[in-house]
Amino acid sequence: MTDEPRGAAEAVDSVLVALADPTRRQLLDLLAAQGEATATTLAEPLPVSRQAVVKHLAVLATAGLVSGSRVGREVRYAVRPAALNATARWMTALAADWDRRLANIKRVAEAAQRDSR
Amino acid sequence: MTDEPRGAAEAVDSVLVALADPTRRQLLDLLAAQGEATATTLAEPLPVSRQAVVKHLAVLATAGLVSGSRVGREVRYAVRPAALNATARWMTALAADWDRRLANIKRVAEAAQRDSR
DNA sequence: TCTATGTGCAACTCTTAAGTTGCACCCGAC
DNA sequence: GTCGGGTGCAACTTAAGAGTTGCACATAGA
Repeated sequence: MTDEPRGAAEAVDSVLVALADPTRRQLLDLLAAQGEATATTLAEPLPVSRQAVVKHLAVLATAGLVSGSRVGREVRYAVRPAALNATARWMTALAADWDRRLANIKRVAEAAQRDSR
Repeated sequence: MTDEPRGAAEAVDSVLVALADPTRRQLLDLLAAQGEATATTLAEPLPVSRQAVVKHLAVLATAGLVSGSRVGREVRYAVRPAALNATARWMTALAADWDRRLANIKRVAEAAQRDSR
């Protein structure tokens, strides 16, 4: 569950939470480098157990950053750029908004200083 | 401490960790809207104590997302767009890298299919 | 000076994320 | 069939983050 399209806010939230963990970022790096990989394979170079990797992959999948598909007895995971793209856009827009507000505040402050002298 | 310029990796990490918490994002929204505010003021509309807000602001400050300056007996915090901008760029670049890799894999797969028939 | 308000520090609770181990199950290969 | 490697599920431990309360300290203003 928790797989139906959520609101943009929840989507961004889940992506940020997913990316906040260094092990998960490392996992994403490995996946991006290999294209496709199983949880067992991914766990090998990492200092954690396969089960830990499985849990991380579940978090990443909930965030829409990866997806897994069963092939025979193994599950192959791959990276999903869409969610990351969306979050990157959200962050860029937020940064622009801050810049805009700060410029505005600066402008108001200067105007006030002009008036006071 | 922890205020000297760190590596890009740690900077991104701290920003992501900071943004992963919804209360901190709300705090950033409030700060961006008001331009400047104290911890006490920021805590009022929020469902948490002033101390909780202070801790969140400390996390945000470590990430470089806000900065506080003492004015008399109060400490005024303001938003700092630079760290957010840097992280947004990092994320955009990462998304582009994923897209590039996926396109590459797709190309290789198609070439292999052509060869096999 | 006295008071009220904002800040800083410390100790504490509570929840949850991260990781572990153990075992049952499934499926491909021999 | 059976054997081995890959998955999935569950229970458990542990560490850290989020929040709280209480109190001491500092400063603007009456």
